[in-house]
Amino acid sequence: MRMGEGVEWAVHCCLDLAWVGDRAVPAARLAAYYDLPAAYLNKQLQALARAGLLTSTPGPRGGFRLARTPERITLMDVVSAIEGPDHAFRCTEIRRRGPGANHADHSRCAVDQAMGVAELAWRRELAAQTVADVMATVQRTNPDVPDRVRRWFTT
Amino acid sequence: MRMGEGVEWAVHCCLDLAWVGDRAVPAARLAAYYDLPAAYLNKQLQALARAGLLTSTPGPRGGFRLARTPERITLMDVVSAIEGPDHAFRCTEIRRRGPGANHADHSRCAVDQAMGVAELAWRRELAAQTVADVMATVQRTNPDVPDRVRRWFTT
DNA sequence: GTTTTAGTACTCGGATAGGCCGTGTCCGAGTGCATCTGG
DNA sequence: CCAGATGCACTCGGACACGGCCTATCCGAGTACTAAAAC
Repeated sequence: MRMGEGVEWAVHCCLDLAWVGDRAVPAARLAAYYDLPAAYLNKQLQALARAGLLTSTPGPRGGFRLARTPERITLMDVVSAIEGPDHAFRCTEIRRRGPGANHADHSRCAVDQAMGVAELAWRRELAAQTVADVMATVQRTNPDVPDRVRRWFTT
Repeated sequence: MRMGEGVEWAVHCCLDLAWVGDRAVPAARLAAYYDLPAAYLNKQLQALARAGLLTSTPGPRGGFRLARTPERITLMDVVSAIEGPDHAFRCTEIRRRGPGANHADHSRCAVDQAMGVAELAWRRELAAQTVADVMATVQRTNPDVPDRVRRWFTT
């Protein structure tokens, strides 16, 4: 049960893009800010763009920017865009295999159901928190961060 | 974000061991019931034994049995035993790297905090469901399963 | 001075290798049972 | 017939390969800007 680190990168980049505003920021610049491999970060941002969270513009003065306001981007959107839409627990229906299989039974696997309940709670909590919420948390503990970020990216 | 399939195997095996009762069941027999690789399933059951969920007895008439009653084994216990105690989202503190790093800031990463809230909800739901609960669900939809399992494993 | 045009530098985007963890397999240590042997 | 010893079959337990996905990288297509040149 391990989440790719691209999720962390993506959320931080969304925060920065929100603070910068409507100005496009290249992937290379975001990578430089966090000292990350530029090409790979670009890959993650592409995933966000495919999911409709970011808009990408090529050429000089191009880059990425938020496709919607931070209030309308949830952490669930980001996680789903990077990690894919699949559930963490994938029921392979082992109860249908081997001598104990009951092919007449078409009910849902109880184990899958129980795991699904837990995973649904996880997704619900992710969907309840928006990028704007995280921005507010950062600004509450570090009020100078937004301006620092904006200045660094706009120079 | 992908959970190892060993978790599914482990939960199903816990159900079967609970239905069988206090009789020890070898890993090979459990593997045969679901048509799974025996040695690998043994590995997973070893993990459950290390976590204190099962007791293992070697030699003839040996095997695995539940170390506690099904009411006192939660799905969180099983998942934690198989997948390990680590959190799915591991904050690597990229905000401390690169030119934007603020080394004077010792506050907690807001992204990690937000992800932690969601993951905590997931763990809470897993801890709220016991093996006995899943057993009850199965018996509700398929009342004949417990006896079928008991008979197959005790013959 | 204005317009056209060619060049150039910069950006994303997808196609291409490397490394680590989950998956699968194997053999050895230990235990309990059954059998055999001696009294 | 009974007690002890012996061999054996069975089980877990940890050590050893294989493959797929995450990580990382490179190069090409497309675009906007710049600058020069022609009118």
